[in-house]
Amino acid sequence: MRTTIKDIANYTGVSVTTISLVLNNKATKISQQTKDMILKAAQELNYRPNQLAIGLVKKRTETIGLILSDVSNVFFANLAKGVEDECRRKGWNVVLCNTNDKHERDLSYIQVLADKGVDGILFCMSKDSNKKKAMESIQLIGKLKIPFVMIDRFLEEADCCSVIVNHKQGGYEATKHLLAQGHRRIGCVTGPMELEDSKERLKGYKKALEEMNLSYKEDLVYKGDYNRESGFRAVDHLLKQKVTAIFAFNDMTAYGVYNRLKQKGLDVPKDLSLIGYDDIFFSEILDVPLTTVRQPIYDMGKEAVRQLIEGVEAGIDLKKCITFEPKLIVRKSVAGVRKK
Amino acid sequence: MRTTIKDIANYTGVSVTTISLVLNNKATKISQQTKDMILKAAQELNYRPNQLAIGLVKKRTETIGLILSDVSNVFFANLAKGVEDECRRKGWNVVLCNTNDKHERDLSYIQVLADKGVDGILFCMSKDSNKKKAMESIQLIGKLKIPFVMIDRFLEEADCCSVIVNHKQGGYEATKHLLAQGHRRIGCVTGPMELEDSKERLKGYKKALEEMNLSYKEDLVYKGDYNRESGFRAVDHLLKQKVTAIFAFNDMTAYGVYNRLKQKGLDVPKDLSLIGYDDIFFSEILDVPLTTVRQPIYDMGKEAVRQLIEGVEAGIDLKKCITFEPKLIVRKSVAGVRKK
DNA sequence: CTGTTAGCGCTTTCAC
DNA sequence: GTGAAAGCGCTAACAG
Repeated sequence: MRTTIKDIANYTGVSVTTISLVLNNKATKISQQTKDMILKAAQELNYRPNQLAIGLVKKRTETIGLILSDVSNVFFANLAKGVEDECRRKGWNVVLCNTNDKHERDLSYIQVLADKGVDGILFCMSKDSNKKKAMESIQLIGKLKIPFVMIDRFLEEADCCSVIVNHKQGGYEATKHLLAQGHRRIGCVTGPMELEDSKERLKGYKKALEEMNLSYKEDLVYKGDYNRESGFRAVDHLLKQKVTAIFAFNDMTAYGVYNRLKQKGLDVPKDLSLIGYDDIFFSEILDVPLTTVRQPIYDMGKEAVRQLIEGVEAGIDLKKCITFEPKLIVRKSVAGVRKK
Repeated sequence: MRTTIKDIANYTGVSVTTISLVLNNKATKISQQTKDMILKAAQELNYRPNQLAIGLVKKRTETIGLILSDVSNVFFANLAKGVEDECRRKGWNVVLCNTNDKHERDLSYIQVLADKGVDGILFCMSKDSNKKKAMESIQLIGKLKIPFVMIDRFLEEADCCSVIVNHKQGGYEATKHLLAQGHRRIGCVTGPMELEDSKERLKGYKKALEEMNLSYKEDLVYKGDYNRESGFRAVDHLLKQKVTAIFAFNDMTAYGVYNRLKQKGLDVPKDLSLIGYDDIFFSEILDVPLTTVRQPIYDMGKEAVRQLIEGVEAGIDLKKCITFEPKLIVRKSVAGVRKK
């Protein structure tokens, strides 16, 4: 059996209170002698407090839940790393929850985490969440009174703390970069349009076009889902529209585009320019290193944890919205438009 | 406040005992009427048992700890996914622990997980663990009496349940494939040689050479560390040794090799054949899809969870060693040896 | 300075 | 059929 505080009490002949006090540094008026004795005994007996018991009485577990769609997705894996790294620094732990982008799983994990007494939730909403579903999740967390911060995917109406990227700016910069290279027919492969971030990227795309007095054409916009396959599928459609460049709303989609183009014997960037979004690890080491918009997802994970813990410790729910600026990373997948 | 069992007691006028009994399906002799009433009340009051309290009395949390080096590494991300998926299926949770391959973190996480009352640990030892350190970890878990299963990285002496890949076979098949293509000077870039798995892959390499009556040459073996950089560094050395093919002990290293070769203007597989190990997601979508040895890491994660939970439920520590067979995945990075 | 006591939310033994 | 009571390991008022 593990040593308990009682064991120390028996061993030292002092009461559990005194022990608890000493071990928690709340021993303002305990004699140094007793303190030393207790500390020594605790060492000798190899005492470690039972965190379940502590959690039960203190209503604090120093544990957070991380809800995301899929850790095996590099982007989220980096998020998870940032989150866990920061938690470790603070002595906290993280319970990992994959929803596979299913909204009901968002809900059920929120409940389970509440049952386990987590102190907070880092919530990266599932992809299939429309506004109504998203609000449902938010309200559940609210009802459960668990501090939370939304990360990456957010919702205007939620009125909560969120850590996000200025996606409009990202979409804008990507498009502007393409425009600057002379491209005028720029296709895009979006993510799910229910998602705020996908909408924002599209807004940025439109804004860049407007600035150049170019009209926005529905036909150049292929509705994808952030998966590689959707990039793959988008190519045939966009090629028919005679685009000279494609802006994929995430890197994974860009890979799909790239693979399909290659399959069709088309070269990037000679025949077609390609730009991604996210800057996941592999984008750099590809044969044609991908020009992309970097989301500092690892740092965002860290920041989200900081906000969350700060909120928990202060006992208030912050409503800050921390916005990270995306960064255009120019590599080799974009070239000037071909002369006809 | 959350509804407690007491609230239901007040609400229904029945004792907490009865409620607990009913809610846990242990109500063999409670009248159907009372049962229904309690169940209904629980529903109405939105009752959910406090898992901390349950954990405290039952000494069961239905939570496991997953210790690995780095979730942002695709290989481990897949492991984590398999683990979490299987846990979810069983209604369990997983606490994620990244050690960054630091042995002291293995130790500290083991302690922390014990403090939190996890029911078991999935342990993927850190890279810097030599035999002594590894045993230290194992012994700590043992002392804490936590059921555990080692995954991917293992230790002969540990005498515990482990889920691993037959790495000798993997190394053998990779090498044999290269030999079959006519290669005779095959370089390898190993992982850390303290690791059992790296040793095994090398054994497989040797075995394949022996079968062809080829002598094993130290000079063709570059000691890497499973990182991309080590593949990068290995190239210059191995090229001097006039190898015609390189067997990288993991895909990440293979990418490094590939990148460096490209930098030097060498083509894979025309100038040099390359084979990896792991078959992580990206290997397939590279420009030159990587021939590699697949480790079914996702499935291994699932299996490890099954073993672990089985052990926990049965209350015994299984000492089974589940071995998965690796599979050679032939793609485009290996070609016949060039005629001089 | 230190100990007694109650209580966190639940399970479980035993008595009625 | 149901309830009282003890206890899991700990904290925190409150006494003394």
